[in-house]
Amino acid sequence: MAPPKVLMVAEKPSIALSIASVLSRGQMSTRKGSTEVHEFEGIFLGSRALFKVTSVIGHIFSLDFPPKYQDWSATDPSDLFQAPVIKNESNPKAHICRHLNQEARGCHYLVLWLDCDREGESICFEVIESTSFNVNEAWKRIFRARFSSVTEKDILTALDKLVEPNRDEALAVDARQEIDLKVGVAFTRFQTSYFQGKYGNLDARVISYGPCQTPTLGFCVQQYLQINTFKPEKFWTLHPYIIHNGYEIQLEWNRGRLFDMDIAIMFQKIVTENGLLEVTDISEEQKTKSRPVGLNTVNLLKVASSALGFGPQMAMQLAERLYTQGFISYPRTESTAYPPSFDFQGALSAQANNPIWGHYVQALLTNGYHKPRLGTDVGDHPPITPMRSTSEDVVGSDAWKLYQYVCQHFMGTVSPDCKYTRRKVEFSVGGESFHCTGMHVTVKGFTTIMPWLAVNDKNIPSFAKGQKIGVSKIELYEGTTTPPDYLSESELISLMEKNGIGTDASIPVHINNICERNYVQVQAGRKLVPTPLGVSLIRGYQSIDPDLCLPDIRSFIEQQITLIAKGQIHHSRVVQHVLQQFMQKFSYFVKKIENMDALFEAQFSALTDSGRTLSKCGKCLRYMKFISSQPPRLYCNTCEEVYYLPQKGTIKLYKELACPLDNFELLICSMPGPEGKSFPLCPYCYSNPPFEGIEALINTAKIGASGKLGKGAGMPCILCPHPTCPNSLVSQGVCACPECSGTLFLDPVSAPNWRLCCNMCNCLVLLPQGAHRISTTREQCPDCDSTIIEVDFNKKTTPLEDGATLHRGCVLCDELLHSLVEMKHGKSFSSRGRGRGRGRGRGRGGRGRGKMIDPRMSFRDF
DNA sequence: GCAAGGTC
Repeated sequence: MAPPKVLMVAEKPSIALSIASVLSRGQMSTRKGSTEVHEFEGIFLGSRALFKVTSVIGHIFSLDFPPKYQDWSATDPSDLFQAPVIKNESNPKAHICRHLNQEARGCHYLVLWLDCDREGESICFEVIESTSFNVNEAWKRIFRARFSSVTEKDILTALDKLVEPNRDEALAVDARQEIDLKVGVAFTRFQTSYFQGKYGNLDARVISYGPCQTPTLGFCVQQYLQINTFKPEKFWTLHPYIIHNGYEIQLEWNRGRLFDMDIAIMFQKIVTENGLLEVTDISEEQKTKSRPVGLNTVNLLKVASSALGFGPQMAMQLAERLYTQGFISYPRTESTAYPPSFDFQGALSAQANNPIWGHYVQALLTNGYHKPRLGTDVGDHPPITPMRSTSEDVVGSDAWKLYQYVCQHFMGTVSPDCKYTRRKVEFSVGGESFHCTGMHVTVKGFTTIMPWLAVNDKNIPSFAKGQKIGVSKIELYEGTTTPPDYLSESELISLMEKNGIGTDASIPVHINNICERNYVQVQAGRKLVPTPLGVSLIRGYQSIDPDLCLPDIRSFIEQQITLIAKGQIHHSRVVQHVLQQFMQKFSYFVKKIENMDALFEAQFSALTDSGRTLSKCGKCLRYMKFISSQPPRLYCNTCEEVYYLPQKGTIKLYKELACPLDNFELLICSMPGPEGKSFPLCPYCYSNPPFEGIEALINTAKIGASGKLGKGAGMPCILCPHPTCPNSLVSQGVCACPECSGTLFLDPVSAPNWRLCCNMCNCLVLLPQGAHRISTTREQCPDCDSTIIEVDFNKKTTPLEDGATLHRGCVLCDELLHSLVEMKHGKSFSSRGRGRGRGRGRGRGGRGRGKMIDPRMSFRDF
């Protein structure tokens, strides 16, 4: 009988490789797939077996709402709390689900080697779901391997002590996903819709809310508010000076600062009149500054931000690259304790030839490196350490700075502590006490390799107890208290970690989010300064329901789902309970949104005050204002109407032409870049398409940035089936797009670099360059049905005989024209071999596009 | 267009 087959699945390819290498003792064959599959023979449950080890790439699925709930305008955000949720593949292109299903076929056992945390437990069940292993009948054939490090010892022990996957932990993750999704999306949609387009200078593509990102912003704004409400105060302190053994020393007053000048002056008098300081005490203390513990992600991010000037997102990208190139160990870890089996000798030896710190490493190796401090082991991955040696030339200067720090930190952890003696001398005069301190470093220890942490020597002369020394001068120092500074990124990371907001992998994402959404800006020294939008949001939550932006909101969710993980309360009860609470908060928030709006009103200008006049409204025939901040729109002050425009591209008036349907003046939108197309649009039709059935067409076109008919995406003239308007698809369409199901239209403002553009995709066709004029006609090519175009060539460059300049023909079938056109994107541009689908240019109203445009064209609203 | 969590 053939030996049974065992499928093993890890969380990422690198772990699959490590597990396979250990279990096969390096004797395996590897083949490619969605992720690599390592195969070998071995012993499983006491008998011979065939092993296959592969991996997922993080979560396989992510939670979302069904399509019905995706339309913002058709869904009331408060309905989202009770809405069903579906699981979609997180990365459909990777085909992980299909991969696992295929690999599991014919396998008798499934062993889950996912990371040993809650998320890993959740992915276990995603893997089971992807394979054809049926939980009910195959339960005895599904195992969980629990390992605390990817070492030979741990892997072998785990295989020896297989357990069952923990469904409660996975259910806790499911709960968190559903709560985060529903709460985040409901609040985000509501406040975005409420504020979008309401104010002229408010850049508000999305005004997001999330149980992690919002408290993160809260920290930044809290600091801002402290700075803003800070009242500086004057203070006074005494600085007596003495001259002793040739040193001039300034003494510190034990009272520190006084906030009353008269009292300070009184003390100054006492000291001056007395004039003689007596040494009352001399103490000497041996102090230790400890070497660091192993480096984890959060600490790497903090140093990267505060010392190297890299933001967390950037730091993680650099670290990721160093990791995949094999220069450092896995960069996402919470642990600061090295596993007992860690090979310090090997890791140090790899650095022994480094030109900068090689000699330091050699000294450590010959004199014996120090045992690292304990640190904490969370059971995820070992601390971040250098693996292979590299140089600046190989990895580039930024990655090199990060690598250098990883090396210095690692060497620091196995170096001696820094030791110094601190001598403190106490003085007394007229009942007032002063002191001075001296420092002397006895062992530099790890500060040799991490010099920025060094203790500075400070010499003071020797004194004898009871000695009396005259005050050489006394200064009454007047100072002013200063406000705290803006939060540094590194301080924010500490606050997030302390309050359990985000994880090592997601902290950079949250910080990036609040920057990208324009809630905070990173300024010099990587200080986070909230924007007016960020401040208004947080102050708004504070005025309505402070819970919404407090860090406790995260810990509350975590604490609730932990009840599921411990098996104490049923998953659905917790989800229902938590959602119920958020639903109440949501409806209260909606009810009180005007409190937040009042803050916005004070911060942002009304639509009437902003924008420049651009084009005439078709209803009142007065000029409307163009507001260029996101989302771009026109505002008619008379009708008090807002008309949304494409989110990308520059908007200009189009020759003062007007739409024949509604009289609104036409605009021309030009996409950025030399290959960006230009197309006309009517501001009214754009958001209110006049013909039924056009939405389906617009949804497939890539004209609007979002691809959906909502704000910023709509119907430009080149999708309009109007039969006689000179700007419609019917008039300007030339022939079918060779790349997609769209139609090539004549770009009306492309002269003298005339071209055809597709109304759906980015396909471009260059027409005869330098022509005086190119226009469409009302004629069709008898062979292919394309629109005949008329070209008025330049006299000097005309290709026509006898200097003629006017030529009519089909761009596909006319030999001369076809020889002069050039495809800019796509494969071929010819009339042969593609048969149907050609020549839907013009003149046939709904034909060609017939399935989408109802030929009975109802002229809605007119 | 929306959350947070994995990983690349």
